[in-house]
Amino acid sequence: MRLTTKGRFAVTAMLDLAMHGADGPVTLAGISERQKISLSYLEQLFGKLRRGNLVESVRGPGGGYHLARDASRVTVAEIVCAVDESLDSTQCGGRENCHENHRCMTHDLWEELNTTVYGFLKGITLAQLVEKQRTKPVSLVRGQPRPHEGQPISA
Amino acid sequence: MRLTTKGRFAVTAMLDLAMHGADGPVTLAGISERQKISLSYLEQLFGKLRRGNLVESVRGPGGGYHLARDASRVTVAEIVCAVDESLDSTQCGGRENCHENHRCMTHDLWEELNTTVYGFLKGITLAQLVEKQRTKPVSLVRGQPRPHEGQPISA
DNA sequence: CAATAGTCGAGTAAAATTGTCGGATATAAA
DNA sequence: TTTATATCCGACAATTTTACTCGACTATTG
Repeated sequence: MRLTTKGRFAVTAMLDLAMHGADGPVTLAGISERQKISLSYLEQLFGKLRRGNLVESVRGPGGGYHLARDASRVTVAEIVCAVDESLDSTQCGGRENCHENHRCMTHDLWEELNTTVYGFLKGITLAQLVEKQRTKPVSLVRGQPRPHEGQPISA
Repeated sequence: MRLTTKGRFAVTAMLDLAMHGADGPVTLAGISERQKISLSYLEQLFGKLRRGNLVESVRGPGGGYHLARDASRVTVAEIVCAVDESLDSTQCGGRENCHENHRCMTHDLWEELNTTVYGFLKGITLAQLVEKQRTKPVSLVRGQPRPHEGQPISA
């Protein structure tokens, strides 16, 4: 299963974009600062997001990115697929040459897992994440209802 | 998300074990031949499976491995966890220092994904895989009801 | 024209994964 | 007791993937 930090960063960045996109394009420099993701890396990610038709860009001063459609119509699955290319669990990648040229004994299992994971991520939209973020601004789940008090991590 | 060929091989090997375990211990050499997994690699995997209390070993000639309990009480989730150590999706590994020392905006999302994947894999037992294997010996799912005729893919 | 901001491809360093090797231990059978 | 079978174990090597940088370029604004 391919689900790496790249996919996580992409979702985080898209969430930032959705939350700050009210007044004009959002610059990668801004996302970089707020989310602490390197600018160069963001450029790479947004290249893929743009090619995946999830965001649109505006060049030149005052430019930046905005969502290609409403946040309620962008799913997490789309974001992850756009940057990670695939979240396939089978080793053969859909082909069925896993074991001596025919599908291996566990092929179906991994294929069903794919379906499960994809279904889950497809059921969650950016709008839902934004909403969740607005109602519960910061940490809330695991005990500690402390608001902000973050001790800066070393570097 | 960590779900690699190691986990897939482990499930395949366990399935082989379950299917050939009727008459005494099964040797890794046998599994190696049938499933085309290198013996050395199997040794490594079964070390973990044994420490995870999924299999028991019998040393010496005539020895080998057998399941530690009935196949109906061994889940795929257990197997994958035993060899891959974890199939966590969060980058912080449960800790919540993902973003400047507090949980990142998408933390809950990945945690729910974990739950989903784990729940799926936990719902499937070795016995179910064996059964499926016995009723449908070879390929069947995707269209083509052709028995065997596989065009060898390049290499 | 100068500054801003996206675009692109190549390239690199670190980490993870996959897999091997050599030798040790336990046990059964000859 | 010797020999052959098999598991056991740690260290290590090769490969692949991942994460991330860099430099040069294009478009747009003022």
